[in-house]
Amino acid sequence: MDVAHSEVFHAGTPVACSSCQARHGVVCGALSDHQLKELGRHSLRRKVDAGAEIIAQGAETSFYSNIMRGVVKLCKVMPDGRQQIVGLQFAPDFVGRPFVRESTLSAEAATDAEICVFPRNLLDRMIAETPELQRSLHDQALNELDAAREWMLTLGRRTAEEKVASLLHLIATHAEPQTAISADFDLPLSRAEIADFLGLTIETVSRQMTRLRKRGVILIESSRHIVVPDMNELEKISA
Amino acid sequence: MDVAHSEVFHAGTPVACSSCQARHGVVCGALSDHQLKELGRHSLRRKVDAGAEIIAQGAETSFYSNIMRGVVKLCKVMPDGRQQIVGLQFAPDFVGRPFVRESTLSAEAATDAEICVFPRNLLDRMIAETPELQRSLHDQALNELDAAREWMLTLGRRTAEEKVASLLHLIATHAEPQTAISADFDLPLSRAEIADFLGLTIETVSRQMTRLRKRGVILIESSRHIVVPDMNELEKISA
DNA sequence: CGAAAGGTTTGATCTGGATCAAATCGCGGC
DNA sequence: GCCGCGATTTGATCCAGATCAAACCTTTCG
Repeated sequence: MDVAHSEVFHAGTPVACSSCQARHGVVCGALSDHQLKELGRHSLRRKVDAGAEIIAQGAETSFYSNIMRGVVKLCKVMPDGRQQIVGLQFAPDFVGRPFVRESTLSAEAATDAEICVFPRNLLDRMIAETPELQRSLHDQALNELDAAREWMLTLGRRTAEEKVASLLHLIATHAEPQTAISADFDLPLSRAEIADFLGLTIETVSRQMTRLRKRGVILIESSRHIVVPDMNELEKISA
Repeated sequence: MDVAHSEVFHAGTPVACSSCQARHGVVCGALSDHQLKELGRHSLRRKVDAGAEIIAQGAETSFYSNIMRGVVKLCKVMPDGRQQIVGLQFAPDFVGRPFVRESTLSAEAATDAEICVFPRNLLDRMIAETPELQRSLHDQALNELDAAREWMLTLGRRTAEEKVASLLHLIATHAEPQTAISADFDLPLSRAEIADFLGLTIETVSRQMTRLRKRGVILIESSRHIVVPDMNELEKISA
């Protein structure tokens, strides 16, 4: 049993599905009442601090989870320490890799987060028994694949300025409270994490952010809080 | 009806599944005899020349296909013409994007290829009716997602030399005839396509290839034919 | 409050890969 | 066999983003 797993089953609280954020999410939205009850009996809600690892790269995964609150980053690290963030997940996404025992990436809480953890074996059985659940997870996988490929275009072909604008656009789009044209949100990532998502250095990220600020495209209320007066402008810059 | 679609149904030949390369592939391997027969009745085998488009970016997709022979590249292009290859697919992979009407990328034959084309509606129905098929496509989607994320690491964090070595390793690994340590294969991509896969320019690709040749890591028998005497060496360089 | 420690910004300089330019190769057509 | 044309290689130069270095904020904690 890996460390994270044992932590989970000491730190969790019992699950109440009825008022849950993820009740109609990818996993739970596809289950019958009976299945939901069974899954609930074996699930625990758990708080994870920003920076805490949920799944370690290379580790065997004995559980899956749903994100209830917060942002989770998916990372790959090379033996020499170079690092790339390969995805961000938001509530109520499902976190895990069905059909494969060993994770090829790590999942870490980017912000303080809450997750609902359940045993891998149980969900695997439910996937096999429930076409609707398989379909729902298949759908999430395909959406993540589209997002990954879109990001490959960003990594391979966009300039530093376009990359930073793309990231701000991505996050603004996933942060809830926004009007049609303006947005106002907290960055779930530090400058170092942004650099690791964009394939840049922190210095370049910082410089591009101040350039966008000086041009009036964004306001930096604090290093973690951004206001975008005109999302169309931002989108135009991200090309 | 889009152009590619109408072409398909004029250029194809009837399908004989029994001797098919993809009989046990992602789609057909998951079907009952009866379903296979039905799918076969509505499928056509089609030859596509290198460079021909199978699905256009932004187009509505009215069909899916299986790759029987050859290599297919998945591309994204930006309005200003910048281009990124976001995936390579080999026989007997499935090509298509279930659950979504409009393709966010284009699929083009990288080499002369043969594909087996079938109507979208029919396969969508079979997916809904056949958990085993859903599972099989889900599995392919997750494998493609893993590959996409691995490539994000390459695009974001590897040097030009490591990128080229990674590409050669990827292709060598998917080309069949190889001993344990050496490999000998045709490149399915031009220098320009390699550049678009790696987020580099053709000049840089060319220079890195000659560097690898001068170091004895590869032999360039012709611009499209490569020999790798020691795959471990190549893998080490790709980091 | 003041000191220590991260995280972030800003500045100066360097460099890997891009860009611009020109051979050279390879191949199909005549 | 020779010509023409696209693909590839090679060379010279440039520049976007990396690296090295040094402030400058925040937050925390004694």
